[in-house]
Amino acid sequence: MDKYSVKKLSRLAGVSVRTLHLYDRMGLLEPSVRTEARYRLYGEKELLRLQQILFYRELDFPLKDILAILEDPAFDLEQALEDHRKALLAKKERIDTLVGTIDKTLVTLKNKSMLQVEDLYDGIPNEKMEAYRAEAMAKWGKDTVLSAEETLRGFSKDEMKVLQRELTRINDRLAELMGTDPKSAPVQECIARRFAIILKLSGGKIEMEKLEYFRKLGELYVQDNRYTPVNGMPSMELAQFMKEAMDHYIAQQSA
Amino acid sequence: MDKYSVKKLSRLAGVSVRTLHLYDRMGLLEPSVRTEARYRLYGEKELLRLQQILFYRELDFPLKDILAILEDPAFDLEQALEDHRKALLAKKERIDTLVGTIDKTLVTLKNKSMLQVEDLYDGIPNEKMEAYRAEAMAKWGKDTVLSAEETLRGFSKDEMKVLQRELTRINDRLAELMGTDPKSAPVQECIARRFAIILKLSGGKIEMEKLEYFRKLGELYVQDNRYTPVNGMPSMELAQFMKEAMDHYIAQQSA
DNA sequence: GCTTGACTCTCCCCTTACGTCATACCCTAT
DNA sequence: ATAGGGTATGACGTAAGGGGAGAGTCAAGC
Repeated sequence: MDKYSVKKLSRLAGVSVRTLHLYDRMGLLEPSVRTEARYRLYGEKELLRLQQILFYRELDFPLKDILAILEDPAFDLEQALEDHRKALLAKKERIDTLVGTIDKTLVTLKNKSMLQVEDLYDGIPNEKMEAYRAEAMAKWGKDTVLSAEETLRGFSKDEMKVLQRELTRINDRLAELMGTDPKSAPVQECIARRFAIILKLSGGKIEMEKLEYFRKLGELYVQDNRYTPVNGMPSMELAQFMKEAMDHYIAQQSA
Repeated sequence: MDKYSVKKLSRLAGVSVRTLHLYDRMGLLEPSVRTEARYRLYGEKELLRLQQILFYRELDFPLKDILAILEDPAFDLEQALEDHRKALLAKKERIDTLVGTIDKTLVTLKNKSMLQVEDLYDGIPNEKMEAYRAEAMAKWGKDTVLSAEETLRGFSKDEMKVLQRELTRINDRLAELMGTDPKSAPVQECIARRFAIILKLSGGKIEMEKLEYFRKLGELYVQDNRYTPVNGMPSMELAQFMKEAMDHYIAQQSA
């Protein structure tokens, strides 16, 4: 009649002593004997039962169910196993979906990865960019520049390209319309769309410092020959035209 | 500026109010405003953030990681997603293993489902069986019978059949060998194999009461014409021959 | 002005299957 | 007798909330 102490049994079965305590307390595996000092002693029968417990535990059965299986001989083990199997398959399917979603997200992330600071100044020579950032910070405050950059960084590369292209198209159109009435409907439409984009770019609310920053950033692009109006009009005149149109737009809106 | 109360936001996003409380307390999603009465009010920005949270939650990210992702813009999201993907695949593989084990168990269970008391007496008329059980209990004690039955029940139907067939084959062989020297090698081999099976049937150690029980159970089978030696030899003579052979075997073993 | 019903707040305990820590006993060998 | 290791018990922590108590708040209808 060899009896196992908690530690011996725990080593034998590869579980912790604390686990045996737990199984005892919940009636899943009670020691065959308690010594005078309340030490737990387990026999062969308990070792066998523990093996069964661990088998079902390996299958991810909750301990409560294991107790029911072992305790109630009338328990429908077959049904339980089939239920469990179904649950596991459902879990597996869910994981498949999750992995699919992650894959899609990863693809999206790789194609249109979030903008880094360098991307914001993409196409502008590095030394010019650094100088401009320093100048902008001195002019409008470090916070303004950082906040504006952060907002811009919130867009994906693709979105950014779309927005920039849209802005370019509007500017082109405005350049075409230059010389006509700045208050006319076509011009005002362009201005409205331009404001909408800028509103988006600046993160919900238009702050004048940020606007200045964006304008200056655009100017840098122009200086770098990244933007040239279709008809080669100098940007100063275009800016003047736009200013008049915008003034009217703002007056109309606040009315 | 529309603000959402906890309930409104919870309905909008399909989470519980309690969850919003939790997310607030752990800094995952804080309301934009608290009223004088400490009511939580959420704005559009919070709604968007909640959407992001739920996206990652759907992917089974722990909330702590979600907090890190949303809070730290330098967080390597791509790496995190790939790690997570790997973890999910590992989980999936584990589930595959589990389902495989369950399938095997189910097959085993269906083919060789555990023996019930009736199965032990399979083929013996019911009334005879009941009478025999009562008699056996009176003769060798209730505990002996129950313990023997329990041991037998530990075998699957298939195992049981195999063991019974093996025993029958051995008995047949012994019947063939009857009249030869009980101490000869062929007979002793049969006896050894017979002991091995009985040892297995009796659960590791041979107790005389149990042996008696098994012998009597076998007799019942014979009486029920379930076992007839190939040459139609009466069982009494066979038993005598076996006894001699066994006596020699035991003497040899203990020497 | 008052009540009523719907909301909301915070605090606390409950869940699973343990792990960890603290404190107090126990046992055996030297 | 004491040192070391073994043991028992209780309390607390985990992740992501669920459930409920007790108290406060808000808007509508009378």
